[in-house]
Amino acid sequence: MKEISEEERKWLERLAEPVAELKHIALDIEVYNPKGVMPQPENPEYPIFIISLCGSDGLKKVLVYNLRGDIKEEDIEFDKFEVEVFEDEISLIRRALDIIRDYPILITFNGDSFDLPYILARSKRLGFMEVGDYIERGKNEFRISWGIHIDLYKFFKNVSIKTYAFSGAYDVISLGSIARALINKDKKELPGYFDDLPMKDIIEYGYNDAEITLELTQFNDNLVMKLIVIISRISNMTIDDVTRLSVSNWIRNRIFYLHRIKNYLIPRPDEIREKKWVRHFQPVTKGKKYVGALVIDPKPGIHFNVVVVDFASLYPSILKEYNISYETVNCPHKECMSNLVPETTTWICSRKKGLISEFAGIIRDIRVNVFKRLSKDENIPKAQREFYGVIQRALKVIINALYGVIGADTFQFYYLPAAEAVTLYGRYVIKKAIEKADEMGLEVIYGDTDSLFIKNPDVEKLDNLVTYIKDRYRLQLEIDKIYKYTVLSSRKKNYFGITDNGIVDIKGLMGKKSNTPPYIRDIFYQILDKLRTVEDIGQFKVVKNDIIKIINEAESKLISKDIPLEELVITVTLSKKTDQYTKTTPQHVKAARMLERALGIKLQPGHMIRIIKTKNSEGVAPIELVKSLDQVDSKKYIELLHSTLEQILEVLEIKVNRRRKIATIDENRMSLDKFFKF
DNA sequence: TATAGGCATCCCACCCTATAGAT
DNA sequence: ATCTATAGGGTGGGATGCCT
Repeated sequence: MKEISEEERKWLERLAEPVAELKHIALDIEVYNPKGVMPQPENPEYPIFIISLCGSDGLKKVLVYNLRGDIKEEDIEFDKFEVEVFEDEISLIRRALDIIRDYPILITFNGDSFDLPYILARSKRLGFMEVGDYIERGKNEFRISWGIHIDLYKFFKNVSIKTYAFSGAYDVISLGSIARALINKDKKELPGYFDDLPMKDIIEYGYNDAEITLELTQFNDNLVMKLIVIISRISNMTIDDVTRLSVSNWIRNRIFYLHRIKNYLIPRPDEIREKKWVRHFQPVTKGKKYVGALVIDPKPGIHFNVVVVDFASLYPSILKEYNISYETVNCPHKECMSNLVPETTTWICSRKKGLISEFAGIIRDIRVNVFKRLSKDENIPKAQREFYGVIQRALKVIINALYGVIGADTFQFYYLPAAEAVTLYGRYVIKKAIEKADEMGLEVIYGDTDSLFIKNPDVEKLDNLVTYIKDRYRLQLEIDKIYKYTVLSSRKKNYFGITDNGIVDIKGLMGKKSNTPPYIRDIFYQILDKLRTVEDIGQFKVVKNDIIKIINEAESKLISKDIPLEELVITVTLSKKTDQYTKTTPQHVKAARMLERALGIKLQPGHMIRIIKTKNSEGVAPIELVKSLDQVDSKKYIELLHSTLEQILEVLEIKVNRRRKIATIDENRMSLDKFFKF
């Protein structure tokens, strides 16, 4: 391993310091609201009647205010937890606050927007003013006076945490969905409103929420708590802030710190903006700020024995190797002005190492060379290994975001020429790699950003290419995977392949997308399953017939509507409130508005709308309002089936004739001959 | 109080033109 | 012969979900 500096070593040791077991308690409240009315902290007119508490030390308690006066002995007998009953609301709240005061960390799910503000506001309304000694209103959060309040909702909502720490395992940010994804537990749902339910059920429900909330911090040997502490060490931020702010804030804070230890002045954003500010190329996508990655036109066809090589951490490596940082790109030194980024007038400092560049290098090195290695070292006890794994993941979150934040105009050290320099170097090296491959007689059939698909390569030539790139550009090419065969169409970011170990790898195809109806997705996977077995070109002929049979049956079923409604549902995310769609009204928004009218509710952003294509004037309806299969528009589903399958079948020379019109389905039952040309 | 850009797809919203029917 | 309503084609771009 390369020598590391004293500074790096100190940081490394600090990161690896064991995380203390932090005593914490989860809290969840229930407010006795009438049917259909959401309790609002701004107007706390309804009483708090249940406070559930679950502590890391084993405390399990539900405090209940007997507001209906109907609690009987058997209502409060539970094996799992203890119940305390109170005859007035203030006593209930006071008791809860006294208990949680013994814990330095309070855990909630939505505590910033509901539980804590409601307790605060309700107590004040009741005249229990001492509550102010416990709960304090912050700018965008609610704090506890004696310790730390973590709102897990905000933490799990963080995009970096969601995508990089948990690989996007959950999509909806709710206690139920996250619990199912991460701890494989189902949140209990109440079968009705509080008014109609026995107290015993409500109490159990309340406890369940607090228990799940606590477990979200404890699974995998306190993974979440450790992750929070590690990110706090990387970013030099308090736990309160780490759990509420995004990755750009974590990085910003770390970079502040790097300035301080080097005695550098921290520039204001407008000072960076006064530097030379040139954009050299139009972005490919309209509305973007600068040009991004290069995607190679795929060579359509079936390709056997394809080796995929990619640049290891391309953008972080470029940041490090090419000294890119907000202050080194277009630096003030005259002598650096000849050190140009290819095809631009942007120059890069050759006198001083850039802060961000150095940061990228340190993180990349200690992640790969230290923590990743330690996390796989069999000689280290398992628990310790897993801890190193957590550190490695936290570093990955940071390194993955580093290039992105430089190109984000909300970031304190945003500098467009620096971001553009990264992507331009990326485009440059991948082009050079392809040129070299061509020269060596290696056939590149596709590539995206940092990868090259090389058909049937000679091993020695491949080695030479890797060496060439390493020597010439200081970047590491490595083999990512090998496809027994891969099927490319003319579409970029759309292909599938069967790896050498028999895994079907699907990228970007419609059949895989979450907004494809389950029925069509299933047909799609059935076809891919047939293709999985293919070893050579001759076997395609055999499976082709099976595939045609599958499609034929699927069409028949769609026409005769012999499919459960659930299988035809198209799930789409509502990303804004329904009245905020002003330019167009997409189908799912039409359906969402219908649902809002029918149920008298307001749907919130993030809600998954489940639509069915129907024969009404709108052409769509939410599944909740579709009474019978007769309303289903079979024609639309057949069109959808065809366009989904076309992506894989056109290359296999099974042509789906999409333009064909189907006037009336009954009389015009399509035969295969009409649909496929061989 | 959003880390980046590139790409495929569906379909809405709008413009234009061909056509049938009205004047 | 000219005008008008309407259907259908063409197109640009909004929205979503994906890839790296």
